Amino acid sequence: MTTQISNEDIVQLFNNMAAMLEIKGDTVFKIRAYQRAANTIEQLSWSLAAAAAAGDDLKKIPGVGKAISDKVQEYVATGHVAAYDRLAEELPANVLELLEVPGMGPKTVKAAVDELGIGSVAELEQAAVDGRLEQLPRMGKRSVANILRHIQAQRMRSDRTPLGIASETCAAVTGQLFDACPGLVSITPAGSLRRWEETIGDLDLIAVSENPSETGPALAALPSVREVLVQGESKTSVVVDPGIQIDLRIGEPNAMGAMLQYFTGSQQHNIRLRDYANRRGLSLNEYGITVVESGETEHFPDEESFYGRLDLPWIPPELRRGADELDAARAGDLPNLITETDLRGDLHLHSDWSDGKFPLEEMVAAVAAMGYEYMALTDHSQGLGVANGLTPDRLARQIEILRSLQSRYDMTILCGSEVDIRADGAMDFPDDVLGMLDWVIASVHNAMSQDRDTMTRRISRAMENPHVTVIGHASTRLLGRRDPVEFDIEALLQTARDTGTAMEINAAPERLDLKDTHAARARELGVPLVINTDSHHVDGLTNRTFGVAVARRAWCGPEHVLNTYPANEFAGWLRTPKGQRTDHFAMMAGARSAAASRP
DNA sequence: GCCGTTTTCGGCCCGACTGTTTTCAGTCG
Repeated sequence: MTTQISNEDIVQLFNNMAAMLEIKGDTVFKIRAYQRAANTIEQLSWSLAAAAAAGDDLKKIPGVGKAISDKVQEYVATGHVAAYDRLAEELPANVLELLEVPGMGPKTVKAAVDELGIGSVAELEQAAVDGRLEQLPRMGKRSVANILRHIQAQRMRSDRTPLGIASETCAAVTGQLFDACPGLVSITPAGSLRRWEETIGDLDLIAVSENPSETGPALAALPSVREVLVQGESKTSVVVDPGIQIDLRIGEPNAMGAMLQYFTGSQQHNIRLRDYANRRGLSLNEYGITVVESGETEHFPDEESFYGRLDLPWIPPELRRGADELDAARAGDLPNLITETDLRGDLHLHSDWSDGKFPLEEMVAAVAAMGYEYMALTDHSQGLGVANGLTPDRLARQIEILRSLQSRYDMTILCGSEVDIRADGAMDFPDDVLGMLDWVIASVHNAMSQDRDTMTRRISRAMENPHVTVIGHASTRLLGRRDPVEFDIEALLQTARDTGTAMEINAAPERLDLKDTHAARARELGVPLVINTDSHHVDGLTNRTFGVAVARRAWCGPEHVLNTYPANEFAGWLRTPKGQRTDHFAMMAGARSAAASRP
């Protein structure tokens, strides 16, 4: 097997090389080249190691030239990169953790290593306490105190916050700021939250106010603020209670285009956009666009006019990742992304018959109130004891009740189940029970530590079951709490395609599973995606927005997502024998795209 | 180290804030 080296491994290798070169004081452009390559590789939907082993030309990847291509080849062939090993030998083993301490940049780390022999955060803390750190150039009492404080704060804070929690914090802080600031006109989230990254580093907020000078101090004075990091005229940074850093900027309403664009990022997107602008004699900053020759700065009220000045269409934030989006925008090839209102059904829902919080009838009524054309109720199967999974007898009773509810609704109610995939890949219900169901989600809920090959075979076997409609939350990850299971995603998605099995994008914000790159690969292979909320509570239904965001980050249009199709077309797919569903879906998607492109 | 609608060589994004300094280097995003 040549696919054992993951894209993540390669990303980490190049990011580490960039960090080590930074500490060594190498040219920033070489460092940036490694960072850019890592950023691009991180977003590939396919295995770089497999492509390298197959002899593909890696230099066709933007930002990958001969040197980086050679290093990937070397890594895949030998498991090592000599240039990396040489760098690692020259620096202390744990030097990279020093860069993680706020206030410790490459120059200070280098000085700490060279002058004081510091090689870890523990040694840094010791040097801060015993006064040696203060001896370094440009180090005073305040800097040392800040570093010490950050080391201690870092022990209690996780590095990145799951999207769902960041989203709640954003709403709470925004509400408190409106209460505290009478002059506040608007607060807009930017940064990774606006790009719907699965985890958020800092929360970036842009405020417009009739009384700008009150906004920063008001943020610093909120009761949930644990620490004030920066307080200047146009920028305030604080840490609020769950341990999330908030950066607040004050914007001018007539120049919000540049401000929003600048702080939405991503960093790599902005670097590339400014490079593109420079070639056209324009310089970008957070206030506007400056014509270099005349020195005149133009202002833009919104992002559409800002991108428009660069002869580009507005690029959705989810796509601003510094990969292909600029090229696609220039060529007029940006995708027509799916939106929330494209969804016509929710097909993964629990009631209090298993581990949901609401009775069947209330759950169905809540789904109908969303305006959906169809739904599937999918309580757990018997094997999941902790979730009060249904026995075949209880399932049969539930089906009777659901069928009797149907007459009250225009919405089609599908009788479904979320059935455990047992450790050996067998389904938790026998085929005759599965045969009673309209919609079968197959999910892994136990034996999650199986090795990669076993897990891949296990899920593949479930896909081969003719009754299984869709694989639920394939990786079983819980962001910040549980790592994904190991599997060969390429093999799984190919099996999905070959067996006519759909793949779920689970919209629960702690899951986001499939993740964006895997969803993108499913799209490329023509595997139908299904966006489900997996709601255990009526309030969960609005989580669909998170699932839609994953699909958007995967460059999906509505045609790639099964539950955007009208009820009759969706039912047509479901009636199609499983082995023919992939082809049938391709036909549906083709007709949809053709209709969409008709004038 | 990468790259090309002026370039295969000579460029490479941009500004706020802090703390240590007497004019700015370093960090951060």
